[in-house]
Amino acid sequence: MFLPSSEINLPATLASGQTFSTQRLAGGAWSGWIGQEPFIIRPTAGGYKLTTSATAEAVRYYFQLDFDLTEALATFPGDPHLTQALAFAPQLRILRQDPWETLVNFICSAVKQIPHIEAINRTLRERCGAEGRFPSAQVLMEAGEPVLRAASLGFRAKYVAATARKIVTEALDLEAWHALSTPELKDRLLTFPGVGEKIANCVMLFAYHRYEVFPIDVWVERVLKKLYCSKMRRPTAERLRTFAHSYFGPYRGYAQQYLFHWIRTKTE
DNA sequence: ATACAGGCTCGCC
DNA sequence: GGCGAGCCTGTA
Repeated sequence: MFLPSSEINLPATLASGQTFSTQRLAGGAWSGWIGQEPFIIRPTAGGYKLTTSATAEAVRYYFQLDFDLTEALATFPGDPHLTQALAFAPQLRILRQDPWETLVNFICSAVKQIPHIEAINRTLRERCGAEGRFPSAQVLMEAGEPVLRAASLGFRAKYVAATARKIVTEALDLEAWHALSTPELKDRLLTFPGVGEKIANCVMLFAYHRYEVFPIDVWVERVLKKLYCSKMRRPTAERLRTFAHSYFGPYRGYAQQYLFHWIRTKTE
């Protein structure tokens, strides 16, 4: 399967802190997972060649190729910062990842750098998963907190263990949660231990494609404070959130992703 | 070395 | 509802 560069910016998409199971290989290639199916991507003329056991439909869904990105970006305010961020990584897309894996990844993200989160993801796949696949809630529940601690989760181990236990004992179906309204979905995600505002928003954006949520982490907070709200007297989290919601429009989650990637990666 | 990092929870005010 | 401390681990 061919993925044209004009449709999706794979390097930016895969390196923008939304997925932690993708690995950079030699020669500009990547390996990763679409749900339970592995993929390999190799650069070729005008884009990338994708090799996978996933169905074409699953590929389109995962890489969000059925989404009209141009139309979404047209709703953005035309300020210089966002314009720069868009030019920095054109065709950066928000993937549609597995809810359970995304939930675990972001519980593990608390006070962690991206390489650490990737290392944890890899360790869980190697030690608990079958053939490198990401382990289910059932498997991580049975593995328990000691195994998770041994995988360097630290204080996050008890959160992941408790979240897995809650999912199994209450027979929660994270796939079925796609049907929920965004406020209802958020309420349910917030019931998991270790999941607060930021992590719930990331899961909603990266697994449930709710583009109206606007996760504010320390990087985005810096962008807002320095570039957008420098005149605000007391820029509390609540005020920044209110500003972002009204200013960036209905696809503010996408604006967040472009700003995040730009501020973290640009060399000045 | 001692601090500190892409966050949450709890206790305190 | 706002604030600070503590939490594991890895890195500077």
